[in-house]
Parts: sequence; structure tokens; C-alpha cells
Amino acid sequence: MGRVPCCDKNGVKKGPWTTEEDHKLISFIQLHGPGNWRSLPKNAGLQRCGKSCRLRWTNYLRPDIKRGRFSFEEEETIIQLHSILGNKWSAIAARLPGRTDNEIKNYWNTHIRKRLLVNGIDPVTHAPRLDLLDLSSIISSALCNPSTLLNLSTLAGNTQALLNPNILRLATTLSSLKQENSDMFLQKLQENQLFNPLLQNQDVPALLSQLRQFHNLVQQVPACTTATASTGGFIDQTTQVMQANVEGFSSNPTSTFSCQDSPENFVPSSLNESLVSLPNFYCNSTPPDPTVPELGEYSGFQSANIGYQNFSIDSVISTPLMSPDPLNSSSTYLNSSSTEDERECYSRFLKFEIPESLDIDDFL
DNA sequence: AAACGCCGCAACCGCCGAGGT
DNA sequence: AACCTCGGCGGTTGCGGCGTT
Repeated sequence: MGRVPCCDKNGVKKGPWTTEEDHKLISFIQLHGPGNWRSLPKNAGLQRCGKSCRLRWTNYLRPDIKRGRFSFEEEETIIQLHSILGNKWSAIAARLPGRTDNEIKNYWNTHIRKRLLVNGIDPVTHAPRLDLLDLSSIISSALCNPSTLLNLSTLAGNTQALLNPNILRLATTLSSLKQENSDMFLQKLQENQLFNPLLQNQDVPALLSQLRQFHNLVQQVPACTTATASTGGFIDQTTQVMQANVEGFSSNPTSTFSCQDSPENFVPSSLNESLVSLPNFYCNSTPPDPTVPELGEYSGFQSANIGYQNFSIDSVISTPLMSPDPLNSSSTYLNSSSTEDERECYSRFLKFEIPESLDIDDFL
């Protein structure tokens, strides 16, 4: 049989540690060193589970722990590492001397995550969130301007393309750029694709064509602030197209991007590569931070943003990550030209026209 | 001054892989 | 081979502090 239980569940204290307990634990570890957590509580005279002792030591009492607020550099490092590693807090902590995984995890959940959300960035994928506003603006504009030559099949094609988060990000960036910058962006994209594994796996001419179509589509649609009720059929068709694509995607694990085992891992497998050549969504024109630890196999990450620093990414994310007051800043995701009426118009569409069976959470 | 709600963080919970019995 | 603990990890909870009403 196996070993005897590490601790008797009865008589084991839980809850906050007292200073006396801390002193006992510290002095014992100073004498005998950490390890053998199973027998440590008994030998140290603590009414605690070994696991609790280990956590207390590694997360709080260890002498090399750096306390206090996270610096700007640390925060940037966390975000960059999280974009690569995901919720691998211990791996992230390993690159931040003096910080524990628990501390980083807490800081992420209480500060960084919220800030990314406020800035319209998905904290899981680190990509701009599904640009429902732009999509709905196309739809609502078309409804308001029947004269606009909006080919539904074209829209459907673009909608399908946008369901690929990588393409979505490109399209989102593209749509936010001014004409001259967007042309340059497409040109750079075409040049850079040679070095980008993500794009190497794509039909690049087709991808660029889709992006140009999408961009032209957005360009030619004037702003609109109201929607008419007589156009529900159009909306229905569009949502059906979206739904069909969603279902098709869900049932096709070998489609353009791969679903990992669970919905929360809904991250394109090539996300790492895509980051290499995409604009930095977090820092407007901040050069790569030399203090950020090298990433070994991810070494391409650091140079990721160099080629795009001249772009007006401010228009994608208007607020720098370390904005002193992010809550009051205007995210570009709510386009700066949008009015309250427009937003209300969008929300009406989003609220009533997206079928319930469409699980948006899977995309966001 | 009291009540209330929000936020941050320490600690716990539950799961997993490695390895011991 | 089966069963168990250990150590480690990520997710979640609960409490205390703080600000607001």
C-alpha cells in the first residue's frame, strides 16, 4: 500500500497565519531548510498541514520575495509573457525574480485583466475583441443607405474571414487606419509574410484580397445613426451566415485555426507566430524593453513590433496600457467618432439579432 | 457615525504527474 | 499493478481594508 496520509485532517489549523506560526516556520526552515513538507509541521510544532506550510513559505515568508507594487517593466513583462504562455503563472513567475506565481496571478486578475478589457483587448487571446461595432456599423449603415451597393455574398465572405481571429485582428487594425497607412500596412503585411509562419500557412493573396475587400467595404459605407425596422430580413440572413460559419467552424477541428482541448483554450495555435508580425496592441510606440528577459524559443517575440512602430496604432488602442486613468479614457474600440446614438444602435442590433444559439463567448 | 459595497490579496481547494510503497 | 503521497499548479473563495453614501 501507499504511504500514510500526510496529515490528520482533524486538528489541523486553517485560515490566516499568526506571527507566532510564521516565526516557528521561518526558524525551522532556517535550521533545516525547506523540503519534506509532510513532516515539517510536526517537527516545527505547527498545527498546520504540510501543504499549508509550503504555500505560506513559498508565497509569503521566503526571504527573496519582492514585495510592493509592480513596476511598469514588470507589468509589461507579465503581459508579454502571458500572451505567449497563457495562465502559466509559475512559468511567468520564473522570469520575474522575487515575484511569486500567486502574486502575479492576483495582480493579473485584479489589475491587468480589467485594464485589458477596458481597452478592448481580450485578456485570453491578447487580441482586440471581436469588432462587433464595426461589423454592426456595416450592417446598420447598409440598412440606412439602401443605395449602397452592399453585396451580401461579399459580406458573408468577409464575415467568414473574420471568424478567424488572426484575420479579424488584421482587419480590425486595417479598418482603424487611415487610407495611406492602411495601404502601407497591407504592403508591409505582404512583404513581411515571408517571415511570418502564420501567413506562410495562409493563402496570402486570398487573405490580402479579403482584407482589401473588407477595408473597401468599410471605407465606402457612410456613418449611420439609426436603423429601420423594415430590414430584419437582411439581418436574419447575415446572422444566419454567421451562425452557419460558427457551426461549421465548431464541427471542423481542422479548419484554418485549431481549437485546443477546451473552450477556454480557444486560442489559435498559431497565435504565437501571429504576434511576431502584428502591431503591438499594448504599447503605442514603446520600443522593446531591454529589461524583459529573453524568451529562448520565443526569441522572435521581442522584435515583433519593430516593423510597425510607425503605424498609427494609437487609433487601434487609444489608451496606453499604463494610462493613469484607463477607466476614463476613450477606447478606440468605441470608435472616437461614434456617438451615443450609434452605440445604442449597435447594442440594439447585438441584443436582438444575434441568435441565442450563437455562443459569442467562444469567440471572445 | 454607521451601513453598505467594492476591491485586493492571502489562503484554500481540487486536480495532475511523478514517484514511493 | 494498484494505491497512495508529494509537490506543484491554476482556479476560487473569504475576509479585511477602504471608499462612498
